[in-house]
Amino acid sequence: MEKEYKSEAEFLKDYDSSLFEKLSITADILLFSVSDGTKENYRKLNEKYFSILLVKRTTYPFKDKWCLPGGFVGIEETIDDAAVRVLASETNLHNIYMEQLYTFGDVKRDPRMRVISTSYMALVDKNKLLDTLALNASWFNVMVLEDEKEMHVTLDNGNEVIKFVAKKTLISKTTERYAYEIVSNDKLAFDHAHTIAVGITRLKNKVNSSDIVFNMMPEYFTLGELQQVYEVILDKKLLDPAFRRIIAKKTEKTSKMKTGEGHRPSVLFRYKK
Amino acid sequence: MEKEYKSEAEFLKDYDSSLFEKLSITADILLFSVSDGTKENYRKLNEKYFSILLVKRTTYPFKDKWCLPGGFVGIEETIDDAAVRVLASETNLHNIYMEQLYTFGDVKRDPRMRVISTSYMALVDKNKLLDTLALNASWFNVMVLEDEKEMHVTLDNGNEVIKFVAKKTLISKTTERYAYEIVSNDKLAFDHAHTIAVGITRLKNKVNSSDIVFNMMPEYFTLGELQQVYEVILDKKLLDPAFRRIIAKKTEKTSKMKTGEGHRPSVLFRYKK
DNA sequence: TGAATAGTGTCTGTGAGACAATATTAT
DNA sequence: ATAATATTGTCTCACAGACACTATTCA
Repeated sequence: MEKEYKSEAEFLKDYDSSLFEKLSITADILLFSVSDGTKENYRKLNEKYFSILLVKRTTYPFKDKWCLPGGFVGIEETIDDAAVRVLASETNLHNIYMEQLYTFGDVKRDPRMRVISTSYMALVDKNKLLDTLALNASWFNVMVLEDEKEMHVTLDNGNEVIKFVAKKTLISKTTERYAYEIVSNDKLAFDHAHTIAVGITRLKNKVNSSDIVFNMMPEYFTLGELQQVYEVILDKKLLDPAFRRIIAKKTEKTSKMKTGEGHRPSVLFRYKK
Repeated sequence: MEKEYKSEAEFLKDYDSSLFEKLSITADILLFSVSDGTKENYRKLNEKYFSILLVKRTTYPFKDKWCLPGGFVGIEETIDDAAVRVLASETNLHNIYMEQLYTFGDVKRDPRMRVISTSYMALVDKNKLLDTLALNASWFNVMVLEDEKEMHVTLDNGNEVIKFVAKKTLISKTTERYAYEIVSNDKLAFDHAHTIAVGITRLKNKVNSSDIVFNMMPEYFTLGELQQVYEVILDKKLLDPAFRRIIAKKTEKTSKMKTGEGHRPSVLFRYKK
């Protein structure tokens, strides 16, 4: 029979917190950015690539596989704080834009024990963190081929190529939401291929409905560069006049120019508001 | 010095899972629906209210306060499964539309011990579950007054009125995202006022960009009824012709009519695709 | 008959897609 | 001069907001 408590203080004093079997939680970070590729010739713009930061595991489980930067959440630490801590330890940067992505709670995610993972999506201007990268961390260019049924992702850091395929299943008729099932993956640890698929989808969806992209831009940029970033994330060409009309509300012209590019110089813009 | 392992199997055998202090996680459900109010006179339509299901706590902590239906996630149970289980135990219904909302991970959410909460947003046609409600559970009509700085929420189940105020702070310039800080609340347990604020915001944002609303509708409905649901969630009047144009793509006319309403009868529609 | 909702027609302004045209630089 | 990007102009089409109008029922 249950004891009757007269007050919350009295109840808490007696409370046995071992009643439920406990588990661990990690904060995992999808750090996205845009990398410069090569210049084909002196006239052309730099090619750009959508890219993500991965870390090579040096210990079991999944030794030598790649995974998202992440770490366990301390018992006296907020999940958000853990995410900030992990990100700072990989990049040596604070004040990076970050938002919670999703919490993955499958039972066998981690072979060691029950671990929940709360993932965060972070965006950064890659030029801000040259030379500050942690050991074992590496930027991978992201290429996505997607149709109604499958999403093919190729990650390439110049040395190593990681490919995985996510099968898409419509979860809900009413909202256009897909569940991703990883059907092929041999180089990514845990369920991180899945996490990456969810993150890429989320980012694509938010690009047009928010100003999120500016987190990946330097303070001054040309509209051409900005357009490249949109194109590389959305994986499609945009029409110049339309892009400029839409983006005009969010940017402001500065008096600076970018010259020396083998073609007409371009006004540098800045994020507005 | 760390021991060298030759294989993953060997590593796992030795792994001491008590290295990190563990914690508990709950799945909490925001179950939204639309309730019929009273008819002013025989000619008028039923008034409708946006509503949410709350449960009165019978034990400490927060005894006699209201909270979201929720429960601890079992060590061998997916978070999603726990959410489905909790929802079924409150409503006796399966196959309710549900999506993960957010994971709240503040350290002092629960005075007993460290508990993470993953919240889910669920939508249901309330008429499907008359008389199947669990004890202590009650539907509250939701009224929201919101401006740039604050969100005032009033919940009313006919007997009891719960009010809270959430102060909004812009988290990120680039995306229009707000953090909510609860500045007044005396009848809701845990951080559930906060969760409700986040859930209402999410629902409002998704109403126009998805077909989510149809999860709250019966199979057959008039366009007037559907419009009422949109209006009550968005908390604003919509223009009939515009609404009908937009909704036309998502609905299909049936041969059934709704009559006996003291005014012109209306064709019953159905969700399409 | 009248109050109420159901349902349609149409004007207008906004804004995106499409394409054409002009401008400017480094080599 | 030329290749490349920068930048602007403008036509069209889709579509949401606004308002007016007609249709139909039950007490």
